[in-house]
Amino acid sequence: MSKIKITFPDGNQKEFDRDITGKQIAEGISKGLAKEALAVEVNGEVWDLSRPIRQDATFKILKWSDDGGKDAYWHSSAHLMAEAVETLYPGAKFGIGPSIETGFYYDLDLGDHNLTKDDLQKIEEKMNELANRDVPYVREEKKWEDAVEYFKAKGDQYKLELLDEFKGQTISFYHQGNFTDLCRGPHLPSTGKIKAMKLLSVAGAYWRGNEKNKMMQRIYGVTFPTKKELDEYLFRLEEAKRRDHRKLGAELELFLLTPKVGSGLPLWLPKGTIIRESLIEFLRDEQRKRGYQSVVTPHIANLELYKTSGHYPYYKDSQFPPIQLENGEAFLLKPMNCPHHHQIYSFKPRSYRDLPIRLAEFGTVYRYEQSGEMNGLTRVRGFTQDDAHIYCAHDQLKAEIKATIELTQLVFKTFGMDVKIRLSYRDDKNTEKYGGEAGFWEQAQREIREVADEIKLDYFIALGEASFYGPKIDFMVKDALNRTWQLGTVQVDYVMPERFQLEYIGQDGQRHRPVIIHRAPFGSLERFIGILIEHFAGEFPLWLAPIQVAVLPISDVFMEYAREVYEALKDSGVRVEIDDRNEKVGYKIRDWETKKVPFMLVVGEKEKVGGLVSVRQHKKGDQGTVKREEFQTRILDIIKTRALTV
RNA sequence: GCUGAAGUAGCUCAGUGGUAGAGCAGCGGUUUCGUAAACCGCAGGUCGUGGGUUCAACUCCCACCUUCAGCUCCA
Repeated sequence: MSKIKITFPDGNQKEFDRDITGKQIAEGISKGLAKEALAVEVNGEVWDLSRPIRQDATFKILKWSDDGGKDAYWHSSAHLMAEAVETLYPGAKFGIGPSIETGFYYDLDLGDHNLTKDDLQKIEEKMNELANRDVPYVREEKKWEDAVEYFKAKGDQYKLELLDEFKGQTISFYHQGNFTDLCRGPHLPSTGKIKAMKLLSVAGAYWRGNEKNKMMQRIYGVTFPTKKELDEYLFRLEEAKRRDHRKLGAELELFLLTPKVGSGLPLWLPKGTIIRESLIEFLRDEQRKRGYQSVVTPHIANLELYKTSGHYPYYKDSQFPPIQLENGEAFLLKPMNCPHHHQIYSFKPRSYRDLPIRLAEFGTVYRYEQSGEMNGLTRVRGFTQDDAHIYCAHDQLKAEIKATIELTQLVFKTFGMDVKIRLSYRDDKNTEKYGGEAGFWEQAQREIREVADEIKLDYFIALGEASFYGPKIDFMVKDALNRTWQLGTVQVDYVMPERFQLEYIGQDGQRHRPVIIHRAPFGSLERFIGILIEHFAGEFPLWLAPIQVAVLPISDVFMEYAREVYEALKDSGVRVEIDDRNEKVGYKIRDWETKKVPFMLVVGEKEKVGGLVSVRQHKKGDQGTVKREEFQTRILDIIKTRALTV
C-alpha cells in the first residue's frame, strides 16, 4: 500500500498508509484526543473524521475549541434538528441549515403549520432522543441525476432548486438515522457528541434571502458539548438583555420613544441630552484642532437639490414624501447633509490655496425606514450625523483620508470600543445601484485600500456595501445582542463633484475638480449612544455620566454641611445632586447605586468636623474619607482627561 | 414591507366570561438614622385603539396601532 506524508501543525511530519482517516490518526496520537476530535482540517479544508486522506497533506485535528470544530458541531446539530422536525412533521420541506457564529438555524416549509414555542419544546425533546441514539453521520456521493431523483421523489422543491446550480457535478449527501440531506459537510462522527441543546426562536425568513420568494420558517438553535456550557451561554444571553439600551434608556431616563411623536423619532430626556452634548463637545474640540469649520443648514431643502445630487428619485422609497407648495415648488426633509455643504463650497470661487476645506455639521436627517426596521436608537427615522465634508485636491486625498481614519480611531479608543473595519466596495454585478463612471470607482477603491494598507488597518472587504456615490471605510461595532452596526464611516466621492460641478482654481490657473471625503466618526449620535449605553451597560465614565456625584447626608442634622459640599462641587462645574430626602443612608445608597451614579459622598458628624467627605464609588463600595478639596481636585481631573476608569 | 409573538398602574408582573390585584416607584405622616430597601397611611387603571359576539368581555372574534425576534432594506 502506498504511503502519504502528513504534516502536523507543529511542523512535524509523519508517514501513513494511503486512505488513512483523521480519526485513525487521532487515535494514534491519544485516546483522549480521538474522543475530543470533532473534525479535521486537511490542506486547509474542514473534513469529516471518517473521510480517507489520499495524498500528502497538512493536517490538524479540530476540537470544540477550534472554529472549524464548532462549525461542524453546529452544522451537524442543524441536521439533527431537521431529523427531529421530519419525524414530528412528516412531509416537511427543507431550505438551508447552516451553522452561524453561535449556533445554527434551519429554514423549513411546514405548509400551513405555524411553529409555536410548544413545538420548539417538542422538537428539542425529539432531538435529545435522537442524539442519545448516537448514530453516525454518513457521507455518500451520488451522481447529480440520482440526487435530483431523490428529491423529486421526496417532493422537496427547495433542494431541487439548490441542485440546479450543481448540474453535472458529483453531489454529496449525509445521512444520520432516518434523515438524509443534500450537504457539502463536514459533520461530526455521530449524533451522540451533541449533548446539550436549546432551540431559541422561530421567525420568518425569505427563501434564498429574496423578498419576492416564499417566506419559510427559520428555527434558531444552539448546542454544546455539556449542559454547563449551554447554561452559561443562556445566562450570558440574559445578562446581555440587561444591557439593552432600550431598557436602560428608560430606566436611566436618557431618551423616550413614543408613538405619540412617531415611530423611530426619539426624544432626548435631560439626562440623555447631557451625554449627547458631551459627545458633541468632545468631537468639536477634536475637529477644531484639525482645521474643521462648523456650518449650519436647514432641515428641508428644495427637491431640485436632491435631483441634482441623484438622491431623488433613486431613494424615493426611503424618504418622507416631499412637501408640495401651491406654486409647484417641492421641499424634501433632508435625508443627508452633503448637498447643502456642496452649496456652501461653491458659493464663491475656491483656490487651491484654500484646500482642503473641511465643513462640519451635527446635521439632523430624516429617512423613511421600513416599519419593521426600527430598533430603539440604533435604527431610527430622524437622527443627527456628526457629518463633515472635506473638499480637497487629488494630491491631498490620501493624507486627508488618513487623518479622518485617525480621528475616527481616536473616537473609538476614547470609549474603549472594539471595532471591525470594513472596506465597503460596490458590487460590479449590480452597477445600476451606483452613480458615476467605473473608472472613478476603481480609482477610489484602490485609494482607500492603499491608505488602509499604508497605516496597517486590519480590515475586511465587503462587496455591495458602498454608498451610491463611492466606496467607504466603515467602522462596525456589535451591540449587546451581538448584532453588528455601522457607526463611523469615511467615504471617498468623485461623483458629487461632477454632479454639482464643484471647482477650484489650481496653481496653473485652470479649473479643477476637487475630491470629496464624507466622514462621520460617530456615524449618527443616536446609534452611537445606543451602542455606547450597551457598551458601558449604563455605567458611563465620569465625563459622560449625567449625574457624576450624589451627596448623601446621614440625617437632617448634617444637611447644612452637605449643602456646602454640594454647592462647592456644583460651582466647580461638577454635575452633582444632593439627596435631602428623609431616608436612611442605606436607602439612599441603594437608590443611587441603581441609578449608576459614579460617586456618592456620605457626610455625617465625622466629615463635618474634619472638612471631609466619605467617598463611595459605584459598584466598588466605600473608598474611605478624604478632604473635600482633595476630592474635588481629583474628580475634576478625571472629568477633564475623559478617563475611562478611575 | 414580510412572518411570528406580545401589549393590564410610572416599572416588574398576577388575573381562563360575573365588582381589576401585588411588589417597587410616587404622595402624606412618624422616625434623625454611618455604606444596597425603617414604619404607618393615601392615591394611582378607558386592561393598546376601534368594532363585533354575549344578559355580562381584561378574558371570545375581526380590524388597526405600537413593541419585540428574525427576514428584506439601510444614500
